[in-house]
Amino acid sequence: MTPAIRADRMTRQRRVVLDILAGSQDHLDAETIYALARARDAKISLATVYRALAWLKQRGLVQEQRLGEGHAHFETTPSEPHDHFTCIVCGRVIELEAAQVHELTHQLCTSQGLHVTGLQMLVQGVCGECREQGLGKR
Amino acid sequence: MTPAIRADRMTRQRRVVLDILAGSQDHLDAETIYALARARDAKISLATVYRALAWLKQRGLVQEQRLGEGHAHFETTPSEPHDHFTCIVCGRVIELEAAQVHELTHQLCTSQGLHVTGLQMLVQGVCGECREQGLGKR
DNA sequence: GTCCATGCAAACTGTTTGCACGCGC
DNA sequence: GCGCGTGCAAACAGTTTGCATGGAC
Repeated sequence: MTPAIRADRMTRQRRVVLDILAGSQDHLDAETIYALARARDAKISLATVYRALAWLKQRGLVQEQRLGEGHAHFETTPSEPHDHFTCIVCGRVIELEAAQVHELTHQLCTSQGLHVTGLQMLVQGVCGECREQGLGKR
Repeated sequence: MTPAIRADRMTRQRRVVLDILAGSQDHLDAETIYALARARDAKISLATVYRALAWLKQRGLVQEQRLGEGHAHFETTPSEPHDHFTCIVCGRVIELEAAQVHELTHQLCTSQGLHVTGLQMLVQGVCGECREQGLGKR
């Protein structure tokens, strides 16, 4: 007995997806990851990218973000938790130091008997650069 | 001249959608709103529901929420801003008093030259009831 | 040979759009 | 009659799934 639970494999495709995410500070969407992955492995399929992302996510290696759009973005799990500010003019995503906010929210939830497992803050607005260019005043 | 900007109309369909949202404390998705709307107006179409939601949203009467799922939820614009806690066991959505957290985030962003126009916190976890039932320990 | 992962294409979900009709002013 | 709003169906984007093939042990 003890058939030994066979650990799932870190295959080439999965590694490519992880590498791409690890090597980018951006928050990539599946389509972009797919395009970058094809540059390294012309035969990889979009379905595999999605399956790899799900697998990596399940193992805690990457995180999925919903930045208010219709599709998801992904990033490698950060050591420091952070939140995201999305500029509604240029689309840039800026990371926010989140410890304080998360701490406060945790307290709030715990005091109501809620056990928090995940936390995501989504801020939209106009970034400094776009404000300077007056684009934010349209 | 001064052709007088003709105000768009609050039509029957738009009112039905708004009424449904105003009469529910839940966070309804488009499909549910559509189902409820058909009960009052059998001929209303899903496209109209979406268009009505977009119109109401643009006028600030309703707000769209992304609760981490692939689809959107809607609620009438609350007088007090709040955030949402989604129980990953029973799916219930609990509203969180958000003023403090929003205040803190505003400060954080402003100090970085970011102009905030929208803010949404998304918390996932296990609610008190589900924890009591031990379902959260699975 | 046995699994698990992959590629492909088709299915599916949520949402948007084009177009002709129709109602209110 | 004009213009905006509607209904319908088709298009669309993002994501998931079924199935046969292929690779690692």
